[in-house]
Amino acid sequence: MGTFRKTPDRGDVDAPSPESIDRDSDEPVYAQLVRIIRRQVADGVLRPGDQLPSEAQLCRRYGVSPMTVRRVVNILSDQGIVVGEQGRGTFIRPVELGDASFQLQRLQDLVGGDQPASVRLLQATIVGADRKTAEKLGCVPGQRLIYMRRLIEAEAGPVCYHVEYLVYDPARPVVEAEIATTSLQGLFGGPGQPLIKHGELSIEAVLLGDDEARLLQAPPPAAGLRIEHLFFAYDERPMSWGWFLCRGDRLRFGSRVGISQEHLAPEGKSVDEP
Amino acid sequence: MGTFRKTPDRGDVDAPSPESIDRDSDEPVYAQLVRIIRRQVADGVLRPGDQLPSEAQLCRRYGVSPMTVRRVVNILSDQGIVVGEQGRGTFIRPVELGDASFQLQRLQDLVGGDQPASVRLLQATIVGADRKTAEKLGCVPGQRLIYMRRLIEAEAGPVCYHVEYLVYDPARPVVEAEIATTSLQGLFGGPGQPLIKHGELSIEAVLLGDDEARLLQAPPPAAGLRIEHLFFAYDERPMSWGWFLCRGDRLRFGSRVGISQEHLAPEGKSVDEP
DNA sequence: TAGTGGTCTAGACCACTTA
DNA sequence: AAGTGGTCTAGACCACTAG
Repeated sequence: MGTFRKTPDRGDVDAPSPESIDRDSDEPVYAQLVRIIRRQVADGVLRPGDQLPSEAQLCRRYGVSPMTVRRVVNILSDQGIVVGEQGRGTFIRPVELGDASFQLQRLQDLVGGDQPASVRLLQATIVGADRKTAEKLGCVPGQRLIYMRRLIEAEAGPVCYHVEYLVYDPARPVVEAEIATTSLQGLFGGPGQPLIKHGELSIEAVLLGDDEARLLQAPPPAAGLRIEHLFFAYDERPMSWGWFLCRGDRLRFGSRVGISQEHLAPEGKSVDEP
Repeated sequence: MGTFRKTPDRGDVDAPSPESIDRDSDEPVYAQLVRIIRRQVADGVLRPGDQLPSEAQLCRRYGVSPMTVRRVVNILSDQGIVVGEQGRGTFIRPVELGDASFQLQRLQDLVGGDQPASVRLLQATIVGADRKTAEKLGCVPGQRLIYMRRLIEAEAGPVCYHVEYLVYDPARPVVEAEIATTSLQGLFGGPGQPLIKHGELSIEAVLLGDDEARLLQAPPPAAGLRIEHLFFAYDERPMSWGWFLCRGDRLRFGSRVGISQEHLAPEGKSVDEP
């Protein structure tokens, strides 16, 4: 590569006098330094392609130990703010569209407006597995399954329709609380199913069927978000298969890339790359 | 809380003799230890609620320094595998539905089958901003904008339809390459727009309009995934607004929660929580 | 050769929890 | 009081990149 601006000249930016570390603060030193550097990026003092001061320089500059600086750089790297290159330096990374990620966690927040969403159990019966379900769950057709249908309702009306097939195993009885779940918290985490080892999920856009549209009170044709989930037990056998159908017009996931001006609250974590 | 199993008794699991650190390996010590513990979780040797050996124990057990163990625990914490509690210990976290996250990055991978996807520029003209667009971009209606429409095609046919409005600023000329972008790489990152400071994105399910359905060769009514993006320049003013419309049946984002058995490749990073 | 990031050590002090 | 995680230090060695 060519030349780098270690100390970029930005006539259009009035660089604030460099913040320093407050040893009396409750905020850990490493977190302060992360915040300071993020702030410099947010203010445009540091821009994509610019080289971060070397670790030794940062040590002298802020009066902290090499390990602490290392930790800070790791965190910034994990956050996608900078990228380190052996023997060359650490550089500010440009913003990329692909950085965006949508957290399923947000579904709880989004659904819950002022009032927390309620979960209504529509059905919970024993059924025999049909062909497709048997395939998903890796069992024989006709296998006894627990079939559940739930409706998640917010203030504005129904938002999500949830269908789930649970493998019925007498040796591993399903606790009643697991079925009668009436809160999103119960569906999403908390002391949920302690027998789940891992799961695979996918998300896609679909047309709502007639029954589904009716339940969600959406006049057809209507689009919905379909979140499918397949959970595995500790013996690596599929244990639960199902999906959420969410009204497209009542559910939206958001994400940010880069650092916006306002976003200056004390932030997360850390970092390392093998 | 009650009692914890520091050394859980699992008659049903044959715990493999504990792996040890290979100092001659190219794999860093901390990465090895992360892998070892992840493996124990994957094998069910460590289960949700179990307490991880204390840091001092891990030091003795694997013959590494406290700082290295700390780094390992931080990484596991960042990955959501464990959660530390001051004064009590570090515990294996149960799998939660909300842990799932969908990376927009995957769009490139998903669209590209064997052949990389191609991007066809349908239109690139100067238009006057309508009311809604002006509102989004924070400019006056009638403001001159660059209006672009692109079609992203995979082997199987068209997948995404992209519409974008770019603020036209003579003082900040848009490079031709930016407009004529004919690759996903160009849209998603690489040496893309170096003038973007940050962006906001959202994803939702919508019904495709007639024109859109025709372009995507989907017989209406058809559902699609709509990914809207709004990018800001370094002066914090909106610079670009647009959205991707993707055929629901040709695009699906995937995610995993927990640790599956096969997933034993050397992994990511690290960690810290303020 | 000099500078850089990447890893690792062997301690230290603190706040917190539990008993 | 003992054990735990959380933070921080002041060095060290290495691999890599550059001039």
